[in-house]
Amino acid sequence: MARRTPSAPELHRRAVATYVAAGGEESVQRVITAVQSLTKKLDQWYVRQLADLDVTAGEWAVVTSLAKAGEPLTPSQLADLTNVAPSSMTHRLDKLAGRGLIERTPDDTNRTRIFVNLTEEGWRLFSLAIRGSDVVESDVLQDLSDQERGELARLLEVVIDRLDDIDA
Amino acid sequence: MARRTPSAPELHRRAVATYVAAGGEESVQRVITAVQSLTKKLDQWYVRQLADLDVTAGEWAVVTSLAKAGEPLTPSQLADLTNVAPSSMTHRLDKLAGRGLIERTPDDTNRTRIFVNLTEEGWRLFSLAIRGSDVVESDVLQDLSDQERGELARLLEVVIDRLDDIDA
DNA sequence: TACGAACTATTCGATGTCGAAATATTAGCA
DNA sequence: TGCTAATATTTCGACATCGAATAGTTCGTA
Repeated sequence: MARRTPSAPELHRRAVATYVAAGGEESVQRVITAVQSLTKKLDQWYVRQLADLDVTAGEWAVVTSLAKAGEPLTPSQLADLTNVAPSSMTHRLDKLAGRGLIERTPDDTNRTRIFVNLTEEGWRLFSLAIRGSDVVESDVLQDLSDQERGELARLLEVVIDRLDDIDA
Repeated sequence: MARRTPSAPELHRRAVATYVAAGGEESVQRVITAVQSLTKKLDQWYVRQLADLDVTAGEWAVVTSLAKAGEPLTPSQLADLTNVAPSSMTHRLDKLAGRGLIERTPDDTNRTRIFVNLTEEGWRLFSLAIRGSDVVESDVLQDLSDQERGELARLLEVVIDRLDDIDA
């Protein structure tokens, strides 16, 4: 047998120590590393849960992007939002359209463009999955009081406010 | 031209509103959504920066896992740590070994197992990339005081402490 | 109007990833 | 010891993704 896989907190401590030893700043690495390991766990759960609905993470990303936008999006915009090449999006949309979750409608004012929409069935899938994932997410935050959750959200939102300025 | 891509903060607000409308809890969604959009941006930057070093995100995940472990790992362990199928790891390791970044050594006490190690060259790549990414990460947190960074890290670590208990 | 640059979606070949099966070894136990 | 179940890695065929090239459209401007 292999050594037991270390716990998440233990992995976190080691990761921070390693990054600091390699020249990273501790106050930075504690935050960044924590965010990453949290996302990793969340992704694992999403993949599992979505598999029950026969949806891949990539397909789910398209569905949520459309739901959040609240308006039709083009394949290029969807590719940007989901961090994927435009050519990959073509195939993904083919598959999703085949399952009746989205529909493509040409833009009459610009014939190079195509609008992608969630269908009724797509919206149904969205609400279903959201209600499921909110359960897991609530579990993750159960050790934080309401006030702490608010503080955590506030601090993260300060960080997000700066995001666009950086890669410009 | 398409409508301008909304800013990160704007996307965040819309996302939270959409999830809450679909049945999610607001205090949960504010945190989870923020974590996700932060990770997404970070990933974009990592991919770009690693491309300069001719390394993919998947290959980088292997290098960091080995660096953080501080000891040899098996292909299966690496597959677990990087959220990838064991069969995919075989090919990744082939490529990394071909570039001299890792080496495989058989385990004499258990001949079904193989140990994977970072080479000198692998460690060199690791330190190089870390110093580069710490710059971006510091920029991301520049609007937080030292005290706020500590508080943010603390709250995230409370969350992480619970992670292992949940999917059991 | 006419032309070239910029944009949009798609196709195409190469590569990465997946799940299942194959191979080899170890562990548990009668 | 001998047999079965479990573990670890790799191979294999199917599918997803990528970057480059293609085809069609719009925009700016001469």
